[in-house]
Amino acid sequence: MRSPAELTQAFRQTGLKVTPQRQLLFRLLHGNTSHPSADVLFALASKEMPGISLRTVYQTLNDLASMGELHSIDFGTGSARFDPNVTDHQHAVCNECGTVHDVHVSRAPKMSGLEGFDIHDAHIVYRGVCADCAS
Amino acid sequence: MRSPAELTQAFRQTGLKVTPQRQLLFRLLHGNTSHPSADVLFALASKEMPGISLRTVYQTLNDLASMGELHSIDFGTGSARFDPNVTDHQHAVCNECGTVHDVHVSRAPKMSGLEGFDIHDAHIVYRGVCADCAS
DNA sequence: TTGCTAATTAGCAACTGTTGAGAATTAAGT
DNA sequence: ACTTAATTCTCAACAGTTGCTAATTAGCAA
Repeated sequence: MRSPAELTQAFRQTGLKVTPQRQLLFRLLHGNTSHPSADVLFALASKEMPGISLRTVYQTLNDLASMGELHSIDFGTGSARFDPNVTDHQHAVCNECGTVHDVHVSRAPKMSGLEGFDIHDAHIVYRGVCADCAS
Repeated sequence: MRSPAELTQAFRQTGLKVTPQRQLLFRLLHGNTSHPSADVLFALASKEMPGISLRTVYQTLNDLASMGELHSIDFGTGSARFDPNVTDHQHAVCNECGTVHDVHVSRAPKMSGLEGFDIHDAHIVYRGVCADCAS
């Protein structure tokens, strides 16, 4: 995801308006590596802007996602997680605390057993126990 | 997932009863590589046993999953998909038709960038366009 | 600065997938 | 056949998300 300033330009160029609610979400998301859910972002946003609507949070997240500034990822936790890091990376999910960590692989593994499948994207999810939870 | 006959034994040994509803689901799932949702299984089951409850389908799927006979996988399609193949394999999801194909990788890729994470499981999802949809 | 207009917001209802609860039924061992 | 605990079905409830709409507001132009 680009910086709040850059997003402001991009939104206006697309004919979208830059409201205080959106600016707040830009700030909350930029550089955020916690893979927050809409609910978590709504809680964070509410602290700074009481009265902001959950609907508005969803709307802005969807706008950002359809602009490619954000990835919406489903880890099977019941709610979508949003990732402002759209560069190539993978995820490690802790079975204990649920934290989602960013990780990398040297190169995407080749798959076999399916002819003629045109791969656009490969996503790896590691599950296990993170260092903090190992006890 | 084991065969219906083997599951019948396993269920009784665990103190679970083997009802006609469950037997039907055992049959529908055994060897099924279509990664069906609960809804799809409910529709299939309803053809052979009109009046069967969606709740019963969910219950049996959950029973099988907690016995490790079935994997519940979330591909972000809105509903959980169930996979009776619990051997090591990966998935390729077609962006066009939504079909989930089973694929294999030579070996699990090593991850970097996170110290002390104890990996229990690595799951790869390939997304792209399958042969049937390439046109 | 003011006015215009389309975009946005907030609030709430609605929707989907899934689970909880409880009365009636039934599998499976005695 | 009898007993009992497991299961089924029905229906309500729940979580996450989206649709709808009146009221508000950003952004532009004069």
